[in-house]
Amino acid sequence: MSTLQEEKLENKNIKPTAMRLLVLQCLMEQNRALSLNEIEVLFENADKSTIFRTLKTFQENYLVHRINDGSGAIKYALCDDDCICSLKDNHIHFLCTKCEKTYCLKDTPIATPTLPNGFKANFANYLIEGICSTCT
Amino acid sequence: MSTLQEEKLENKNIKPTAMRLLVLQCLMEQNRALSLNEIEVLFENADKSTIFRTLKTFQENYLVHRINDGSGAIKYALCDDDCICSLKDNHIHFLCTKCEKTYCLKDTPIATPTLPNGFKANFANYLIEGICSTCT
DNA sequence: TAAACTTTGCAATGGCATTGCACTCCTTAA
DNA sequence: TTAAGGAGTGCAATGCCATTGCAAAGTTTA
Repeated sequence: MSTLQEEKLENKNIKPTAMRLLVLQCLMEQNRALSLNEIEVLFENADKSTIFRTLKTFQENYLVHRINDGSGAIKYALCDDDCICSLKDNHIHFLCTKCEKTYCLKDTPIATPTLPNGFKANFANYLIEGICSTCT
Repeated sequence: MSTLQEEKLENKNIKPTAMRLLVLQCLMEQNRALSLNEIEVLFENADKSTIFRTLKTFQENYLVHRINDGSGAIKYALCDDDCICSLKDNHIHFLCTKCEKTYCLKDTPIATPTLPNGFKANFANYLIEGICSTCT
């Protein structure tokens, strides 16, 4: 009998350690993008570098993606199950300037524009800043 | 008789000092977004904090905008003459992962998507990574 | 010309990401 | 069952970049 978290890790070929299960659970519960710092304070007694390496492992196995929201700290958010972090998996992120929380807007796909001649896109990062629905 | 650089500074109500004229000229010549470091190495003998404050002054007066291209360093690019850095002035930026240069695609406007209910956009940062026309 | 203000340069400081190293834990093979 | 090897973790740096305090130099103004 395995938990949902264990399944998710095994699906991405990540060995489920205690730390990894906790970090994954944390990301699942929060349902938004979290910085290393935000995760660290949620577990009083875990080491930052361990969490960092946990997230790195997650990222390398397409379990989370990194988001640069201009806040100074990189944020991490869960990928969809079938995500391989390719251009078509990219989606808009929303940073609320009031509560400072960052959300994945997975249902709001990025319209990829026509680029000037000779430019080829491999990755897109579309960030919108504003006020989120709970802060309105 | 004033130079083009002096005019630009005066139009934005920035007092034209020697340093400011040089930094502005540098940005005009390069025609792309430059980091503090990139600017610093172009002037062997200028202090980084002075350039930093120069760029800060430029930004506060809508002469340049800051771009977070995920490279770790903030980049600065010239605004259009009538820019007030509002949502409608935002445009796509392109980071070439080969030459590491960042360009403003001013002719490629950002399509602002419909956001979920209750979300309000104030600012957009749309970054595309890929290969630029000179690196193809 | 002196006072007030602005700009500049130097030398910190601080935040965050990242890494080296040693210790612990877990797995595996004899 | 135990020893060896590898993976994961914690602690303590390190490094990079943005930012600021302070004093000197330059500029403006009364």
